[in-house]
Amino acid sequence: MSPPQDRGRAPSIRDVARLAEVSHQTVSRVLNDHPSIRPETRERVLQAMETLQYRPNRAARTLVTSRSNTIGVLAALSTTYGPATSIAAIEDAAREHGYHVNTANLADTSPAGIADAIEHLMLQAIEGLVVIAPQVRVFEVLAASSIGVPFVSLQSTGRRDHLALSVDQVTGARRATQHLIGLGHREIVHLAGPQDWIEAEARMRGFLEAIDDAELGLHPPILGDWTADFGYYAGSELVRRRDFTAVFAANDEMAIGLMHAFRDAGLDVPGDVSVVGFDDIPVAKHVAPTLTTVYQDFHEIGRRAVALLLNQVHGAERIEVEDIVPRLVVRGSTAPVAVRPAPSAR
Amino acid sequence: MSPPQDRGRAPSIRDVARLAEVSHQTVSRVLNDHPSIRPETRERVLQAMETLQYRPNRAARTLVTSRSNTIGVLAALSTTYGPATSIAAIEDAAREHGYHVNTANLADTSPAGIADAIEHLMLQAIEGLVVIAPQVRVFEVLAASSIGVPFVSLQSTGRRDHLALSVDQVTGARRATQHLIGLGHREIVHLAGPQDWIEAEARMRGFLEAIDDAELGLHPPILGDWTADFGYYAGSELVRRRDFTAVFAANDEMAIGLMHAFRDAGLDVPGDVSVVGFDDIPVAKHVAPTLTTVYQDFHEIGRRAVALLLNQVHGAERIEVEDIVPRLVVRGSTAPVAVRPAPSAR
DNA sequence: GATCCGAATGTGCACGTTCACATCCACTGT
DNA sequence: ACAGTGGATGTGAACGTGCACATTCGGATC
Repeated sequence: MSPPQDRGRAPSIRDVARLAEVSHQTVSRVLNDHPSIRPETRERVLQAMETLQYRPNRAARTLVTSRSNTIGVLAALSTTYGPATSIAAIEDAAREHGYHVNTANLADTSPAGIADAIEHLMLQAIEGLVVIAPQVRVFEVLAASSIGVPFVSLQSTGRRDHLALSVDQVTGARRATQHLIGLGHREIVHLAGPQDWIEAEARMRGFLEAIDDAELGLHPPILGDWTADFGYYAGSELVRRRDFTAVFAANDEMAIGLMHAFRDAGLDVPGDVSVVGFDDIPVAKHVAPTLTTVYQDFHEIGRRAVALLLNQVHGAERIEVEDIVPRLVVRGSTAPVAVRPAPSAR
Repeated sequence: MSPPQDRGRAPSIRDVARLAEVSHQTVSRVLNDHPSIRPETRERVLQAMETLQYRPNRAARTLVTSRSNTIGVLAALSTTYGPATSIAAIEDAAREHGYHVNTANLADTSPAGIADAIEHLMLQAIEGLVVIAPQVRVFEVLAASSIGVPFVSLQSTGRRDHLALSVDQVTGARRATQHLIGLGHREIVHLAGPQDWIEAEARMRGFLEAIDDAELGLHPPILGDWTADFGYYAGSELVRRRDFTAVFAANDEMAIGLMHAFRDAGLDVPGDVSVVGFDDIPVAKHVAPTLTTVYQDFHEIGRRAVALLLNQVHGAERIEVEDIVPRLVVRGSTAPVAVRPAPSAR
């Protein structure tokens, strides 16, 4: 009943062996599910482990096998819903596979900051890396520092030096834009993400393709920074021009800021202006008006990233990953274009 | 110019020693900034490291020093803004101190799920633990599994077996409620968080204290789950009663869902009902109406948690941490109570 | 000039685990 | 009866690092 006296040192495999009256190697075999071990021996060993409160020492195991059972996550903007959800999914999936996750945040996106984060992760002897900071720069730095472990990007980057999930952001963005076009909008502005983000670029491309297909005139996209505050700022600038009837924002936060600015300027959404977002964050369906957006399954993305990465780590043959296609969710922020000029029709 | 031929094994301290023509111990001393090493020797060693692209093997170091330089984070609801921000701050701060962070997500909050997550972290030989899952249960399981490393909670739990930051949620909630009372509201409902969350409990206590101080009648609080969807559901139920003029929601997401339900029911916020949230998530200032809420500095909370924990890990004397007091941010979702009955005054 | 001192460096072992190889034993086939 | 087989277990080395302890050496002290 009384806890075993600990002499300041955690019990090792040899302590267990002594108690179970076997060799340390037998204990190791029990730990690693070696096939040829007699059930009753195994039982005895397990018993001894229980008694001693034995926990395997990962450092020792890693040292000898040179497998750390750890994957790294390099994340930017991890405080926002999308990345945070994917990170959580990655952790869950990794845990299921017996892997640990080590996250490094990209506080600033300067090459030095990126290199620092990567260096930090490499010190940890990770076996693979998931990159949730899909900025072009990050991949350049990664390529330059030849980290020597496989890595996977959550978005297709076009590069050949790593694995990539293919979430078809282009199609998602195109559908969003086509939705607006289908409602009769012909003057559509795109509030894009930062230019060096792969996602931002893909969404803009989808937008441009749709505009092009419909042979509409192109309004120069506004380059934002993903934040609601920027959305508000961009909206304030836009209302001065009033030469558009719809805006496609590259994410929901910016869309929400945008709608705020329109509201402040006395513009009705969707009466005067339609707005579409991207991501479908949990509040999107509750804001006023409810936000038409493009749903992304961040959880599934995280899971697949881990599957892909571990597959590569274990040297298995390349598995095929089907595209994840985001889904348009139509809500209250979009409506057929009003007979113009309609601003006073409110 | 050509990369050094690697024989499939990473260079060790001994390889560096050979190249620099010193003993492996000298290399070790350079690595650990030992004082008595001749500058020119150090230079030679550093040179050799550079040439070989040497990286210290953390597993070996951990094995011999039994210090893993890793802290664990046990997080629930890590996809939402508050926890995600704190986690990011924890990572940044830990990195500054040369520590790695290992996160385990609490997918489900059953005792088994909790124990599983803790077990997973313990396998990693963490030196300390930050708990961002301030549910009573979690601390019970932690106490029961006697993990043997110090841990810190982001909220004061009242327990004595660990460190705790004291974010004064009670005061924050009280101020929010007093704000409503100051506006003349006398029938205030509290939409609370899950009962077993320490934060939820503290916020409810602040609410109750304020109600009590003002000698107002008490509406039974509604127990929610933090989500905007629940907020909407609760709001739909509430509009049937119409026996209140203000609601204090335990977080912003629920408040936003709540406002959605009120809007759908034709109730004006803040004309008919005032709403206050908690946390000040980034979209709070952009929703319609802009949300009065209580600001929490999640980043600072994360930083302090790491400072506190590492201080404890290194066995220093207990440092004093001053309270973090959340700040009320008044926006457009609260207004003086209307002369009742006012529902038709819209 | 013998002695002592501290700075600079080297030697061997220990950390806890797995791997390669060896050993023991019961059973099989001839 | 004997070699052969394979299951169950044991033995010793190795992984890469830091620690305790030894050694060397130049200069200060008397």
